Amino acid sequence: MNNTPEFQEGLSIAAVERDTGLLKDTLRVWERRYGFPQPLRDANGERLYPPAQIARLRQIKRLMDQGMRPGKIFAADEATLAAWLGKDAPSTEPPPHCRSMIDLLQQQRSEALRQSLQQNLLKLGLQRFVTEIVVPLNIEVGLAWLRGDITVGEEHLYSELLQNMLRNAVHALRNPAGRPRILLTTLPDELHSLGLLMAEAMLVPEGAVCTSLGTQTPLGDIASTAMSGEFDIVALSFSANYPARQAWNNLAELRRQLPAHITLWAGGRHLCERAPALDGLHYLKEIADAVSALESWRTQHQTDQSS
Amino acid sequence: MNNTPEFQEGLSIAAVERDTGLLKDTLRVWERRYGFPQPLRDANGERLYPPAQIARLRQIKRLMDQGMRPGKIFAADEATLAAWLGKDAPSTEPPPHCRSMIDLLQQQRSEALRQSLQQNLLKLGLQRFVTEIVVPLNIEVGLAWLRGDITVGEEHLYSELLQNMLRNAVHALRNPAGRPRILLTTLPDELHSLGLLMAEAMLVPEGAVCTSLGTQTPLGDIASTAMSGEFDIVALSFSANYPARQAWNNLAELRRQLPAHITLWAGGRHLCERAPALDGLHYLKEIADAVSALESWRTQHQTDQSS
DNA sequence: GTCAACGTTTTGTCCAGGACAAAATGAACA
DNA sequence: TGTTCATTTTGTCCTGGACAAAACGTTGAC
Repeated sequence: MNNTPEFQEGLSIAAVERDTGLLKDTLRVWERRYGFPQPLRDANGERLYPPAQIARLRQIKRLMDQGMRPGKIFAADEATLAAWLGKDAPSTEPPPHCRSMIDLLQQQRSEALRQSLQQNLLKLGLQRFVTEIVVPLNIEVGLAWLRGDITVGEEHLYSELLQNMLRNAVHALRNPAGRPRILLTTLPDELHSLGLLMAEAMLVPEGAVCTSLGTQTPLGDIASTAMSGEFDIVALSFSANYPARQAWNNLAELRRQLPAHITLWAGGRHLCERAPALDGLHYLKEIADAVSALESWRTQHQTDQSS
Repeated sequence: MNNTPEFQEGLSIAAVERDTGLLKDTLRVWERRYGFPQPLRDANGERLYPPAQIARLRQIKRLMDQGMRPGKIFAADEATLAAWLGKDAPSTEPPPHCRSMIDLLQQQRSEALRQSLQQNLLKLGLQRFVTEIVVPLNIEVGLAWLRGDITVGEEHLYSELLQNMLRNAVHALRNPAGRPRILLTTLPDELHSLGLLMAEAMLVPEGAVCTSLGTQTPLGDIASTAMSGEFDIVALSFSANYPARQAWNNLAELRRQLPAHITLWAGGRHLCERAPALDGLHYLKEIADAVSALESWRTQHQTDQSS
């Protein structure tokens, strides 16, 4: 009945469910079948998960979202697991700007961080700001959070700051009568809203008209809004912790519900490998691909461009 | 394993949990103890909740969030229950602007809606726009959603539109070196972000410096951010479906963690009745109270005003 | 070599019914 | 009127079993 039983020993099963996104039932059945996690018990006989096990659970969740199955993960030894985790991370060195900005974030010097970002935005322009600053910074912040180097509060601070900057920049460039008309949103269970704003920031300078529905729009509502709003493109954003399989299923279903003349975009690096191909469905591996996808849409719809 | 088992007969227990916010365990134990809800069973023996029962569960949840206990609710007959529900709703007539704006929303004419809102914003100024337009409109949209008159997609559209407008307006008035410094956020399990923006829109024109952490910040992070960021006030926003008791507990805990010189504000109409009084904790019944609370803070801290 | 069909294994979610501590209530008393 | 204590209410956790959907691996056909 208490909902903040966060003693130093560890977290309750409910807290772990909130933290990792793994259902209580799943946590219990893993313990039974694979012997992990193996939480302590409090005086009352209830599970108490030590921070170390929670950290590992987060890693496991991450691997599973990439399509890996628990059987393999639990069978693997320490080294293999670390290898899998490192496989997609070290592709890029942590850029120089990032380090100093993350320092500012950790010191909670939000005003200084804002100025640093603003300076970069003005220097580089919106699109390069997104690809060269925001994207690597997002990755670093995500890694730092995974390591426990920054708190949830600091991550919120970062997210709000960036959201304000991007919204303002996009708003200034808004042009209500252009083409194509793009509807942006995420599926249910996907809370990450920054991806949407970043996409908007890439597309609006190209003259596209973007309307965002924010996060977690039910499938049926996406389809009906796209049709009644006379949109040309529906763009969905997926963060790295959205289960790939679930994404493909939902995309197929949405593709079925949409008329053929509306194109569907799915943004998310981890969706692209072994993704089922569908007519009128394009996967965007990186945020920059949004621009090239827009260009290719325009060449395919040259007749309508005038309006 | 399928996550959209939404057949016409009814919803699975997992879907009901998502929809109502009542835990699976709670739903099952209510069925055992009180005989309600009494879901159908599918071919597999699993619970299947008909829409009517889900609607009633929503009502029950609403009453419980106001502090009522299940024993009373389940004992009450149809009429008494309806009386309890109607008690707080009809206080205000639906204002004239609202009707036409909701029409625009239902027709998905987002650009027209934006212009209408923008016009009112410029005519009334930010603060009056919030109190006279946004507040009643929010209520109407909420009621329309409860009645099923507007879809989730339309509600998202509305929320995004307003968010953009308010963020831009607030951004334009920003003054990084003022007093007091106010930290805005919501507790975990509270997703409603519009309340925060509305508060910001009321406070920033008065010269306060607002920093928002967005929604769902853990208690400990609120306290540590407030202290390291040298804030004077922590302001929390609660929507009508946040359990009052849980709010009071968390507020007491947070008050304990914060040093005495940081004031704590809690916004939310339903929190004010029978609320436990605490030193340095102020309840704001309406959004407009933020301004008067700010004034009273200033009179109490006249010495510091200069910086 | 690619693809389809099919049996096997894995895996997440649900179920029943018991238990218990925290919260809320009401009674007794100062 | 307010405080203390016993009683009831209520949400959450527990164990261990069950099963369908999904994923996998094999086989065979082209």
